[in-house]
Formats: sequence, structure tokens, C-alpha cells
Amino acid sequence: MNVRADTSASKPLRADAERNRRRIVDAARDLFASRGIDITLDDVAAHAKVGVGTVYRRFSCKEELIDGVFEQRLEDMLAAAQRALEAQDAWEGLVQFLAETCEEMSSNRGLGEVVLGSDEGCRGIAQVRSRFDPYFEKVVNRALESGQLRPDVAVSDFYPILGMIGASVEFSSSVDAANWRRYFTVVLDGLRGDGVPRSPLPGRPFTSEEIDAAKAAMHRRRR
Amino acid sequence: MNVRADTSASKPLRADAERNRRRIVDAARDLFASRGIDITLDDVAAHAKVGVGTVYRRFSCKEELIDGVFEQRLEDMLAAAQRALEAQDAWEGLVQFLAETCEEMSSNRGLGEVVLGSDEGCRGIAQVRSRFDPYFEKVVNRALESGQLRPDVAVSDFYPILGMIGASVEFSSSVDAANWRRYFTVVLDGLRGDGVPRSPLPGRPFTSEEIDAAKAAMHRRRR
DNA sequence: AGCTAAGTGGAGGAATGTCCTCCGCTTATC
DNA sequence: GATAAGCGGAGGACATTCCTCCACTTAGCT
Repeated sequence: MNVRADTSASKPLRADAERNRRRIVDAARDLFASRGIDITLDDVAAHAKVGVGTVYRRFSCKEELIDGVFEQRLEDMLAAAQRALEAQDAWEGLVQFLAETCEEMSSNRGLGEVVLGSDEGCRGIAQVRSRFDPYFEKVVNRALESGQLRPDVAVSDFYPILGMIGASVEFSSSVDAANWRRYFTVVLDGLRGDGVPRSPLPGRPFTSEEIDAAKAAMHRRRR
Repeated sequence: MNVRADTSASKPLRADAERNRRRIVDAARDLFASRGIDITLDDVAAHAKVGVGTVYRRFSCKEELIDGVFEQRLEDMLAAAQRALEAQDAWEGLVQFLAETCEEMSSNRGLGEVVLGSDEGCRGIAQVRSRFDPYFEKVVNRALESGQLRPDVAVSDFYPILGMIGASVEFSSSVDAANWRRYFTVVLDGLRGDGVPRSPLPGRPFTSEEIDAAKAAMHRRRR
């Protein structure tokens, strides 16, 4: 394992080097979004159209790149949690936050892996997450207190629950990228307090051909 | 890719060879259950305490081994579906079937991968599955007709739904292998028709230390 | 007891993939 | 136009997976 390069204030990069750094980060963002966090720095180099050496000179390991790219995404989630707290209705706020997050996960494969993965080696992410947690806790507690969220769920239950919805996002992605909303709705309805009305399932179920295609894609992805 | 060895009636094996074949299948069953279907035939050989050559002589590729091991598990699922049809209450039947299947998935990591994966190269599995499908369809339709299952779900929705519960099983497995039941219950409550009463969530939510441990384990599993 | 076909083990080669270094060349900047 | 900073990407080191090969062992027959 490598020693982390010094990211804190060092002398400014030469203009061309700074330009390349940008291209690397952009390429990494794209690749993390489309292929998840299990990409190699060599992939990133090819996609950014720079040599591998250039990537390794700027980012001594993948964690630094993950940190650089996803810190901003987590800031977005934090902002979404803050907005959720401002919603008039507690349940609406929670749903809005979860929907935004899942939406983001469906267009960014890496995000789910980061949210449900370990922080270690990613200082920036760990730091944003620690600021995020109390907000999310408030969002959940508010919905609990209003009685709209079933009383026997807890904040920590939302990790496996996000993981579940992430799985349906992944399953759907190769065939109909919006279909996860059906299963998201099912889960929300399961989380509702008694007496809160259900919502109809959006979209339509998969055809059996689509199921086969989705299964084959899952199989392929595993390689 | 390899040509499939002839599994159909060939001359009987010598006693010691037959004994070894057994040990290989037993080892494969254990490994598929504990580590999923992404194991190597070399792993199987080591676990069965035979040489790799012996494994390759009997099973020309991993698919044959998967077929041999999981055909029986799918037969079990088929039997569970038949039992579900015999339950007095349609909803109870469906829940019972899903619970049995998820239970099995939680103690057999490979099963979920086979159920949600592609059949290709696994004749036995494909064949059992085609017999299974109509029974399951009946189980679901009966619950739809009784009004206990929400009217806007379809049979095909149960694939992504099983995938979701599988994800919660995986997330829970390293910390508290029974915790998936909470999320299973949430999903079931989301699938209920209006007017059918909820069930309380079993178990307890994860502590935040357990969440960290589970996230780290997910991370590690991805390697 | 002895013969032989069947079966065995596991070293190791081929193929692939990932990580990362090194150094001769290019270029921004003063 | 000098020079330090930066660049590219060939390729070495290492790991993993798949699978073959063949010298040796053994079951089962006579």
C-alpha cells in the first residue's frame, strides 16, 4: 500500500500540469459514475488521455481520487438533507431526500458504493459524512415524531434500506433505468406509519424478456 | 470456453473415483454456500483434498458443478412454491414462500446469485426453473386475486424485489445474520394490499458500530 | 499374484489483469 | 535559451485463474 501524497497547500502547479489534473479528475468522475469505484488508475489515464505516470504523479492511490471526486457529491447529499428539514411536511421531506439520493445513485454507480462502503483512506469523505449524519438523523426523527414514519424503524435502518434500493437500481439499470422507482415506492409504503395513504407504483413491471436481459447483465457485470 | 463433458450415462466410475466425485460435489456445495459462485475449481480441489486434475477430469467447467449443486436447491424452491399454493390463506402462502427462500439465501450465498443470475450453460437449473415459474406465478396471482397483495405489482416485480432483500441479507450477514428480516418485513408491508394489517419489525436496528462493521465488510468483500 | 486400464496429484505454463516505476523527451516559465 | 517541471507509456513485478500433462498409484479382473 502506498503513502498518501501531500494534498495540502504545496507550491502551485505549472499551468499545463493543472490542466491535466483537471482532466484526470473529470475522467475519474465519469468513470466512477458509469463503472463504479472499481476502476484502475490506468483506466482513468486512458480516459483522460494522459499517460499513467501523470496520474500517479498527482494521485498516489485510488482513494485520493475517490476523495476528490465524491467529496462534492456528499456535500450535495448534505445540502439535500438540509433542504429536507425545511420541507413543511416531515414525511415529504424524508421522501424527497431519499428520492434525490436514489436518483443520484441511479445515475452514478460509484455513489452507492461510497455511501455504503468504508471511509478509510478518504479523509474528505469521512469529514463530510460526519457533518452529514446529524442532519439526516434529524430528518428521520422528525418523520418519526410526526407519526408518518412507522415507529419501529431507526435511523440506522436506512443504511441497509439504501442498500436494498441500490440493488434494485443496479438490477434495473441495464434495461429500464427508471424502474427502480417502483421498488422505491414499495419500500416507502412499507416504511409509512399506519393510516398514511399509499402511493401507486410508477412505471410498469418488467416483461419476462426484460427480466432475462437484466439477469444476464447482472451476470456479466460480475464477470 | 470449454466443451461440456458428457454427463449422460457413461460407464460407471471405479469405486475410488466415485468416492472422489462425491467429495468434490460436497466441497463445492460448502464453498458455494459460504463464498458464492465465484470460486475457482482449484479452490474446490483444495477444499475436497483432491488434486486439481481430478476436479477437471470430472467437471470440465464451473457451470457443470453449479448445475450439479444447485439443481437440488431449486427443486427445494419448487417444492416450497407448491406448498405455498396449499396454504389456506393466499397471502400467508406467498409470505411463507418468500420467507423460506430468503432464509435459504441467507445461509447460502450462492443461491441468490443463481436465482438472480443467468441460466446459460446450466441445463439442469434452466430446466427446473421452467417448471418452477408457473407455480410461482400461481402463488402471486392467488394473492393478487384475494386482494391481499397490492394490485399494481406483477409477478416479474418479484425478481428485483428478491434482489433487494438479497442485498439486505448481504449487508447484514457479517454482523447479525438475522437482521435481514427487518427489511424483509418492511418490503412485505409495502407489498400488502390496503387494509391488510402491518406486522411489527422483528429484531432491533443496528448500532452505529454495527453499521460501520457491515460497511467495512461490504468493502472488503468487494476487494 | 500379477497385469492393466483407470484414476490421481500437483507442478507449472499460458493468459490476463493490476499496480507502479523509470527515464528519455517535451514544454512552460523566467 | 536555459532549466526545472512535467509528460508518456513501455515494461517489470506480482497476483490470479484456468487448465494440461505425465510419472506414479491403485482397483479390479483373472
